[in-house]
Amino acid sequence: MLDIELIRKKPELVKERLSRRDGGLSELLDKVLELDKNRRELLKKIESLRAERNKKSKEIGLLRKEGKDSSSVEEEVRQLKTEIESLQEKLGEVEEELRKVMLRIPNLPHESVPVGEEESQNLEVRKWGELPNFSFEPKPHWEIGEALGVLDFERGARLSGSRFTVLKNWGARLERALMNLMLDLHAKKGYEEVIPPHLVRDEILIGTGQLPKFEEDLYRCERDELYLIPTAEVPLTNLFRGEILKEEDLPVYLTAYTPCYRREAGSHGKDIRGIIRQHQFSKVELVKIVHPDSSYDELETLTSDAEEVLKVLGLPYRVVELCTGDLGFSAAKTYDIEVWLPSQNRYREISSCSNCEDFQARRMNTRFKDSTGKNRFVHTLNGSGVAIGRTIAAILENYQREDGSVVVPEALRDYLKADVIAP
RNA sequence: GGAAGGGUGGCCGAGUGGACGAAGGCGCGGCGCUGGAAACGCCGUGUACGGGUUUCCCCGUACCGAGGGUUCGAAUCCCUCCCCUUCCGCCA
Repeated sequence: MLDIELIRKKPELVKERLSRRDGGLSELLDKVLELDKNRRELLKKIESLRAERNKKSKEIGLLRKEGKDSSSVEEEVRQLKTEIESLQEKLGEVEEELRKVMLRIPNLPHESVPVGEEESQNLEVRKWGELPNFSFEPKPHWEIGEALGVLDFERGARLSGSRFTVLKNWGARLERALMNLMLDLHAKKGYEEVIPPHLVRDEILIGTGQLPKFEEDLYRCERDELYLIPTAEVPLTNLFRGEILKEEDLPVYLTAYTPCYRREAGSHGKDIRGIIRQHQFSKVELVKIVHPDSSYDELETLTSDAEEVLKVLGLPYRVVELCTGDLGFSAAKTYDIEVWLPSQNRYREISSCSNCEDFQARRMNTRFKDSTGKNRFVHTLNGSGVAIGRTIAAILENYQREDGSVVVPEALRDYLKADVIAP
């Protein structure tokens, strides 16, 4: 959520910044300004009426104590009451409307973010690793995985439909090994390991920004009014919602291995084959809750902590800075890490690292007491460290050999207890 | 799932429907006492919003788990929900 005060004081700046994302947001802003003005006028009226009411109520108490007649004052207060009630009803409507609009306005992009409308305008920041050179035609991971008996698409679909896959044998073990490798790596960097709930209430999703706007992307358990998490960012970031942290508690680094559930509404036909786009996938997530002064430094280290996973696994990747039009709803600035997929002859997203500044903190009401005793909103960051399904795909493809076997990356051998995956 | 009890400031804890933003204690900050400290004494110590003024100063409003209701007036009475504790049931 944006700071209403900023919108009020510098509407043109906010509009300009939002327009870098999407031209259609200016009207929403005007609506906010109008509702806010309306709200404050009503508030002023109500508060002065209430002040009067409070005064007169006290008078009644005094009169009665002295045994005097208070009925005329009572009548006055009764009238004030009905007046207050009708104004309050109006105020309630205005506030509800304002809240609704505010919750649908995305974060302001940081001024450093390159302006652009779509993916192609993202900025390549750096590349790492040598692209593999094959003396044969490299196969896509689904062919390799099926042949090795580690990916079973047919049975996955039988159980749950398309975009559900069964990991078997070395596939299942690969996931477990990767989970351990990643968590161990992050633990060394000071991230605290967490196992959060995978089902959360709607206000938790409002906190991180998935709701109300992206409801159709989520799985919902209607009976219990709970949603399956689309990423561990949701429960991790919300861990301190409503709390006032001590300044010395910051920064907080968290990591969690969880499944992620996404309906993938609107991506029909995209990445139909393989495990690149699944309704359920596993991910190790990194979340930071930090002091506002250091959040951009923290974004750099967060990104490099995620990159570290790919370095250790020897998977070639590049880092791109998302342009304003490609930025997620809550993010002020985002680096995507893209891993090389030989069968597609291109890099594919495997991690997304964002600084949300105080956008989520406002929605969650997570603050800290600074050295002057003032309560301020924290900054929140999140990044995949990294998506496990896509890592499996990348390993299968980058480490494949002509005979259909796959070499296990060195760093993974102790975890997997195998050097090669062969049929 | 059933029954009972409970949720009050940073913490503990009192609170009869009217002077309660809330006793008392602890903690914390300041001052005093002291050579210095402890102990002691005095004073202060929540948040949000709106307004005035931009001096972190004043005024107002709201907040005692959340939301409704009763009342001239609610921390206090009523209803719904959430959470915690205990007992029973079920269960990995």
